[in-house]
Amino acid sequence: MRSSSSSSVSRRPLKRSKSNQKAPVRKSPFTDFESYMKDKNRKLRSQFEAEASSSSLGNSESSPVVSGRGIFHGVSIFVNGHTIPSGQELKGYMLRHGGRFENYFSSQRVTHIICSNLPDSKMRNLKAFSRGLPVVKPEWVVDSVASNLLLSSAPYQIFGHSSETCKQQKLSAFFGCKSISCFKENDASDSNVRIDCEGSEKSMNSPLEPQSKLLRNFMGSDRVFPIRLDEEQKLTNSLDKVNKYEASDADSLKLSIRTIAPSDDGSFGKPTYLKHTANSDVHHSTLNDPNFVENYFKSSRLHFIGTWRNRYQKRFSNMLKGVGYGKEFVHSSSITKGSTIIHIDMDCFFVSVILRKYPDLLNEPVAVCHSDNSRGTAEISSANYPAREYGIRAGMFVRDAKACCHNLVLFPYDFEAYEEVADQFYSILHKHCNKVQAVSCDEAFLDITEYDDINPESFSSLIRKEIAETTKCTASAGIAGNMLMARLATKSAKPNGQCFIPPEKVDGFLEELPITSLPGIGHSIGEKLKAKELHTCGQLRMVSKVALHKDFGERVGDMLWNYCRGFDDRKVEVLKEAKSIGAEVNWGVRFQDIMDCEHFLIQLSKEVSSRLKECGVLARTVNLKIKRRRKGAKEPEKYMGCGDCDNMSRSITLPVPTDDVALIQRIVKQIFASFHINVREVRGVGLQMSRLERMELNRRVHQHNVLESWFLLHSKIEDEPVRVCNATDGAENVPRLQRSLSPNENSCIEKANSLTAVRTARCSTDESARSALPPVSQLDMSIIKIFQP
DNA sequence: ATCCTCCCCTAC
DNA sequence: TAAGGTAGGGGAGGAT
Ligand SMILES: Nc1ccn([C@H]2C[C@H](O)[C@@H](COP(=O)(O)OP(=O)(O)OP(=O)(O)O)O2)c(=O)n1
Ligand SMILES: [Mg+2]
Ligand SMILES: [Mg+2]
Repeated sequence: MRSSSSSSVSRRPLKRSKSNQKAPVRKSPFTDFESYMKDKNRKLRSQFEAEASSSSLGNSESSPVVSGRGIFHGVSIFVNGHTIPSGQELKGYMLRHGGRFENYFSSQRVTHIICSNLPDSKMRNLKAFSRGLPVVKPEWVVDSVASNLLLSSAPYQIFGHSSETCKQQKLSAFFGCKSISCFKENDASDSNVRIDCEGSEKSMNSPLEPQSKLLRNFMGSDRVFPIRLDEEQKLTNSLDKVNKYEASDADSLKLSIRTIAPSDDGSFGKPTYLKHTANSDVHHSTLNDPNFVENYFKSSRLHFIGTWRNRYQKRFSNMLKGVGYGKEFVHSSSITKGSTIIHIDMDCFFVSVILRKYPDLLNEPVAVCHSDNSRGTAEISSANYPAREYGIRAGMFVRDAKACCHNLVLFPYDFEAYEEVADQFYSILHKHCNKVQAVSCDEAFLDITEYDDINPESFSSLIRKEIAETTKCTASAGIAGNMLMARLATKSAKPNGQCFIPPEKVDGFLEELPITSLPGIGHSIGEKLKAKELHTCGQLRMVSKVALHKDFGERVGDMLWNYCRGFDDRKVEVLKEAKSIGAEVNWGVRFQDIMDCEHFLIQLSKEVSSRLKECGVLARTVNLKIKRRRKGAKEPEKYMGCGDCDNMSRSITLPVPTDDVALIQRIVKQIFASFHINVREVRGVGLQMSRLERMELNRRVHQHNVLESWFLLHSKIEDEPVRVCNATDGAENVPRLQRSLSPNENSCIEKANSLTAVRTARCSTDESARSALPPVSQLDMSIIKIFQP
């Protein structure tokens, strides 16, 4: 029985040593994902390149007879963004006619960049990264194929080697083209665009030019070799500010939403460039924005989804007032035939919301992210199903996503719209069902066990229909006997479908299902199972519960054992009150001096304090977490990211709960000081409050009194207790005096009752960091200072 | 046993 | 440019 505890004892140090040897401190999950993706992209590229080179070999190198060569011999194109015809078609043309097609932009290999017209802002961006290569309209390829001749690219050139005049002329040519083609604004349907563009192509050539200048520039050769910029120019170009997508007109959507894929030669990711970034970091780091926390959160998708539940709780509080879903009463039907649970989830939520405005793109690969630039370290938030066929997933870097699919269409966020749709979504759910458990802004469980007379599938269908009509976004649903199976059913039904798994189908459904598809099984547990040659739920069923307990602990072991059999006894429940409230920022955090840092800590304290107040709760425990650049870690690959860090955290438990900014600030400042770290190394800061207590009406007065008592006490430390706890309505809720360190270590502030500030500290896994912590006695004395105004 | 803290893990 | 947040579950191990 206690074998589990003995095994865990032996595993603990093992875990440490493992993380110590492979990387001194555990890596952030996204760090793993980065390298995973990098590897994947490398493979992808070599595969594509093999394909391209074998084709061109067959057509050219192996048959040196000129006539035998394809017309595109020596030409290697890179397609930037969406084109008509598509990148795939262009690739086909190139390969069939002796040319090459590059999946990645490289000025070494590419001779021509193919793209449709871009708005001026994107044009500048593209120009900066084209390395002087000619940027040519796709019609050049098409027309060359049609005439079976490599036409001069000059008339098709948007720019390249270029002078401003060239670019301007081309741009005006483009606008002329658009007015000629006269398709209705916002109409981005492929057929229309294709027809219009092709039809207008001939007329385009003439307005195109006073061709003399172009011809002078480009007539010499169709094969335009890259012009190498010197390092300084590169730097300048890369620092070029580029307008965001939002700035562009809606009617130039298809053109504006794409920009060039990043170079794969790494020249822009090099620390050389990043090092003298005194002014590159400046704009979006804590260095120059005194209101960084607030601004950052305004734009953070993870902040949006992380804080959504609070907003939901507020907005739907009347629906959630009930003390829960009366689990005391077990409905008769759940006894006879078990529960019926529906899980419902919006399809590629963020993408669906934006595509309401652009229905023509529904079948194209689309993703949502912050604007897209050469570095490509913005993250994909959501990808639609066509995009997923290319392997694109939420959380990927944009550049990796584009490496999977260079025709990927990117849209910016629209948080207000998500909020609106989520409201509509939940209004509908609550209207149809009185047992709704919110999972996230786009996902919920319904318990319809007691709706005996309703067919679950019709019911689900009805709700989905109403959601689709109201929100213009589709949702998928899963129906089953418990939450687990309902959720798995949803996954299998996506997109825009529903799936019912009756009890007798459960075993079959799970037999071949990868264990990692089970909710709650992520990367870490998945890897452990993989190491044991366990991949499917069917295989997992062969493992005894005892063994699972031994390896994963009691609860996780049970979960594995139950889930792989399709067992799940969780109940659909209302959202309960939060147990902790916090805020953290691990992006853009760069401090020059302690003033920067303290200013930031104050901002964060304000944020947390106001969240506590908003929730009407007070907290007793303050925990500060710092990410510190790991020794030897380079500037992170992700722009303004935290990179490879050691975590340090330290918590203090107050004698009384608080939401007071000034108090929180003082505590935070003290804790931070106790870390004794160089503020320039700080890459992330988190502040979370726990041991929450509901704020009652006279609570604040009470709190004040307690603090005053505390101050009094403080002057005569070992004195007899002031029974403050007795005075509190929640005295019995005050947990027992906690001391996580040896008694004498914090005795200096110890009281006879619970009025004790307790401090605990930890620096995860890193030995040197741990030793950097000050002696406990020192910190404890500092706690006293906290209470001195 | 039970509770507590300090994490890690997971999901959106 | 870019915005790597938030909160709950739960394991380990110590205190009571
Ligand atoms: N790593 C992630 C995961 C999700 N989200 C956001 C974007 C998603 O649209 C939304 C909902 O998450 P889902 O897991 O439900 O994903 P989608 O709705 O996008 O796709 P699916 O059709 O699989 O539900 O949360 C995000 O920003 N980053
Ligand atoms: Mg979804
Ligand atoms: Mg979801």
